[in-house]
Amino acid sequence: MSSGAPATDLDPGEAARQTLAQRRSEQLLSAAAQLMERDGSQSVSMHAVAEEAGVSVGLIYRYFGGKHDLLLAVIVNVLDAFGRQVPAAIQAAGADPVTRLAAAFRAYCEVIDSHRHAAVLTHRESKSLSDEGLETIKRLEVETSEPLRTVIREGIDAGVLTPVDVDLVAYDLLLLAQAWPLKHWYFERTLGFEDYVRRQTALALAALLQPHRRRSYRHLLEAAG
Amino acid sequence: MSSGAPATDLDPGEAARQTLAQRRSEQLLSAAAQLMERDGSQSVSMHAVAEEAGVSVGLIYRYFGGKHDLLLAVIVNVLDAFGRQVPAAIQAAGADPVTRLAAAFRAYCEVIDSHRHAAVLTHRESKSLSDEGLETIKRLEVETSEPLRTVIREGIDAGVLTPVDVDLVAYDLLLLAQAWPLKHWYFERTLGFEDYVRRQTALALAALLQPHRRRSYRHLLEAAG
DNA sequence: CGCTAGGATGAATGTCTGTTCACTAACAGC
DNA sequence: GCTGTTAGTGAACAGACATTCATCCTAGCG
Repeated sequence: MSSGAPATDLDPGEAARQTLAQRRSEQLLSAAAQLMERDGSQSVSMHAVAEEAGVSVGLIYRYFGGKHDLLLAVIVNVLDAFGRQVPAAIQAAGADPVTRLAAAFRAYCEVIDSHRHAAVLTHRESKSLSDEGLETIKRLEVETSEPLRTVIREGIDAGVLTPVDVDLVAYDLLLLAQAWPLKHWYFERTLGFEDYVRRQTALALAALLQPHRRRSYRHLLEAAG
Repeated sequence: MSSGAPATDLDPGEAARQTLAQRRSEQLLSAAAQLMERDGSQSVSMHAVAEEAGVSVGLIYRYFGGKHDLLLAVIVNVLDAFGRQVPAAIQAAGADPVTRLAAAFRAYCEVIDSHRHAAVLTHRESKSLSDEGLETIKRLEVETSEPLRTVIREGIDAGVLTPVDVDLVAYDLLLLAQAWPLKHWYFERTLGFEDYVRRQTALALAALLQPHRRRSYRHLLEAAG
């Protein structure tokens, strides 16, 4: 988010102030996120955030306009992580469309796992957000789901995947990724992150792969632990 | 929920009181649900519920212990609907395991569609519920997902479905059903209830059906509108 | 008609929470 | 050291909210 290289060097004072501001922002964002994860997003009060971050209430208002701004920033933070990590993972996966798809799904799951409070994403309540904030989130979510849609489209064009409804499949995959932190609602049995990703990938590919290409991806389809 | 036939006839006064209590409960529950659907579950205040129901605030406390009790009752109400409607739909679908599975999924979607409000609430409010309330919900949810698991198991035993992880597949299907009210976050394009159910069913069956049985269920697999 | 029990009311109460602001602390440049 | 600017504090305020309770109906009964 460093807003481009400045034409002239910043004087040290200005630089110091900027890094301080950034440190504070991150500190507050992280405190809010931690609180959301621990006690549920309901009970994130400004006092609680301040205490968690070890600062005073008033300070939050120096860095964020208010509670809405703070919550919006937390969400945008997560969505930014998608925008950075998912394309990188796809790139690193090579040229094969199916491998790229699997890598993309895994990347989504990983981001969500490292931001478990992303349960908020499912819980976007229009009431607690401003209209612009809502629009921002909506736009960012569509943006961050674009890589997934592209990869699926690639697979269909290459004749490896059956010609499914791209939007719907992308929607479903995102849903399964976001549902990883909720699993303990239905499973008593322990299901680790690795198993979860592998099995969901196998299920998804079973639905998407052209029948005559299934043999080539047997290693992805056989996920039974 | 009529608690069994009484050994002796109730005197009219007692009966009238009971129906009044029941009417009031339903009236308040319905008011709360309607409010949640209209303005989001955030803004369900006791005053708002009272106004919506056309009664005074104090009256709510005659029928429910407090706000938590009321919300819990709303959730339990929805879960009860699952417990009633899903098994009925499966029963009505006949003997074929795949048809039964499709009917079960559709029934889940239908219940969620007619109770859009509380679907999300369940997981969202989890931190603000009492421990017993949480346990109740958790138990009810596992219970209401049991028919789905049974149907999937039937299909596997009959050799029509591939031997997948039953719990995981049931989890995924429930998720897709619950995600129906959230769809407009990702789709600009309008996707009606019928199309949603048909396409999701087709995707799921593509993942689950044994390859050599796919021909028999072509009508369910071809869902392109 | 009067009496009573339980249904129903809604102003009052206390708590919680977002926000403000008068104030202090640290620190830069002179 | 003085001074002005910025970071930081936290008590105080205001609004919203769940909950209570003294009070008012009203239906049933003798």
